[in-house]
Amino acid sequence: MSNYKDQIVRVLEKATGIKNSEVDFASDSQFGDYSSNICLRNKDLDPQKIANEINGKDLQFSAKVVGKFINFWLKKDILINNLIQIDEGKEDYGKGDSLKGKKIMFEFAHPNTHKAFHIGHLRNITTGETLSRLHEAIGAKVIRANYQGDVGLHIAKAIYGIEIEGFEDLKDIKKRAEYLGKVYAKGATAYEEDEEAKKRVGEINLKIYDKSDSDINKIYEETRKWSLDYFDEIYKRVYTKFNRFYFESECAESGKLIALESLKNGILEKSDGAVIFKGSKYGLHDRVFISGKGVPTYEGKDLGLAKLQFSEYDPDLLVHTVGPEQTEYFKVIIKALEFILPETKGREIHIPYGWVKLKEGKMSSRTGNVILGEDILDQAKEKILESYKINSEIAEKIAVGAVKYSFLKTGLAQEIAFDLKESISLEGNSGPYLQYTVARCNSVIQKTTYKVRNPKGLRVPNLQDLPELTGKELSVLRKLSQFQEIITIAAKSYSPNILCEYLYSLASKYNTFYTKHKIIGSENESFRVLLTQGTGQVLKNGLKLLGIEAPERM
RNA sequence: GUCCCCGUAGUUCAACGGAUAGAACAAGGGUUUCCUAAACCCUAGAUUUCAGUUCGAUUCUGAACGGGGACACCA
Repeated sequence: MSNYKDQIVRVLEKATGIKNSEVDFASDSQFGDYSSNICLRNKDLDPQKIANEINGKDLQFSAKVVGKFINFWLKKDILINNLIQIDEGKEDYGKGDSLKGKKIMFEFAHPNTHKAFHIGHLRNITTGETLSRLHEAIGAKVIRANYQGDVGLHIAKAIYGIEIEGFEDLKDIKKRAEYLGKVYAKGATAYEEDEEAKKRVGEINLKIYDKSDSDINKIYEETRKWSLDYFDEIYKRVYTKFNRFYFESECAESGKLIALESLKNGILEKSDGAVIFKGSKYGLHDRVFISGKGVPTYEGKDLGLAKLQFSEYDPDLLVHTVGPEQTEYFKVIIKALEFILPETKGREIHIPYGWVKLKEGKMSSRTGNVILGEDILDQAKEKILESYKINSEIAEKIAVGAVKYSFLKTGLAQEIAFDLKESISLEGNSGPYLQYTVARCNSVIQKTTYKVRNPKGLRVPNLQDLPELTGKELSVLRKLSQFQEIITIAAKSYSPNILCEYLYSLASKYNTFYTKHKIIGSENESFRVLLTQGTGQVLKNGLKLLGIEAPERM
């Protein structure tokens, strides 16, 4: 693969002696493909002189000065060569190897058993899956991990809810999930409003940890399985396969032991009967690792988790994809881990993503005011089936695409104000728009009249015979040349929205080209078919990285 | 109170300190004997405020205002 940007940086270095100057995609296509502000940064440099020097060489691009900017234009044969590469690379086109040899663990999804899987979880899993795929695309070995909370106070609250509501032995997987959501809300409300309930929940919590009550064990094991089965269905539905499921229950004991060990060697301290880490020594805040009752808290269990993760996989980087409310928490835990498990130092990061809020107000599993992830998918699907004549299988792909894209097109840090009617868009800047464009490309390809193809499976236009390209053809062609670099940028900056924006822009340029130009039967047919093929392929590959399937037809 | 994130058209979102602040939805108008109209074209519309740094600020700094979050035995 060719990285034009790096080439330009090197050429500029040769011309000016300045290393690693800024070169970016031009802000507007009228300014070429790339631009450099090197002469704005260094006033004594003469842009025209640099441009002349560059143009005197035989390179893949030419330089043109506008004001103080030096703009770079990729040459036509380079652009067309790139187009041919797309067709040769097929589904592998776009992949790179800049992270080759790196092992990265992405930890995401982490729903808690006995609680609802709501749209926030859906944003999480969508984000985690995309980040995983993006990093795989640039060569990293990715391990997908899911840390599911199956012990802790929230479980005790749900079990308490079952005690007061009565256990219902349901068979339907969705009914079970709904039931658990209901009893959790009951238990959680009682916990806050009623001292007796609070006491009982505390007892249940201890009993879940020490497994001393066979009745509770039985209910707990059964309902835990209900949740996990239900989650499995959702993972399948959004095309995520985890390499490893971690559970809080398997980290509790080991986490507690590590914490006690750290207490001995002075990293952790005793305070008010609890074992804590003094984050305040490092400008952070203090946190409890083992409670006064001797139960490991979330932080305690995280020690067990880190130990397990590093001993099993030894990742170069471990990315926790978790909501913003835990930003401060992670700062403390990562700091504590530096001392407790020094091998983790510099290898753990937290990537927060904004909450999904309902326009009508805040979501809360405690009050039961949540929108389930599954319901959103179902409703999107229903809407699609009502509006278009397509089968259920295609509608499912479109629904998943619409929902995922609606999360991914927004920057990670942004909160999303979710509105049932508006958020899942099927037109404009949406997943279905991109999917539709792929289907449109497929349709054109299928209707191509010529049968003669070269051994590589396509008819390469003869460059000498190629008529002058129109502005709209060029604009698609030039956009296609950016794909590989966009993937790298999106991956390394943890910004799937950059890829979304790119794909939307590409599709939009293609659609403009499509409506203004005849493809089949035109004098430039072979080029236009190839352009269509390339666009379809890049959109398909890009959607794949977003975790979205592109149906052949729609 | 301390700390963190956020504030851009009516709405939902873009924009490594760089060129004329981009889209989509909603609003108004138009395009189909022609390869998929889930499309395309046109119109109107925005950087919370005040200072500062800079050749240049939506972006950086400070303050104010507004929204969200974290701050000891929840996860």
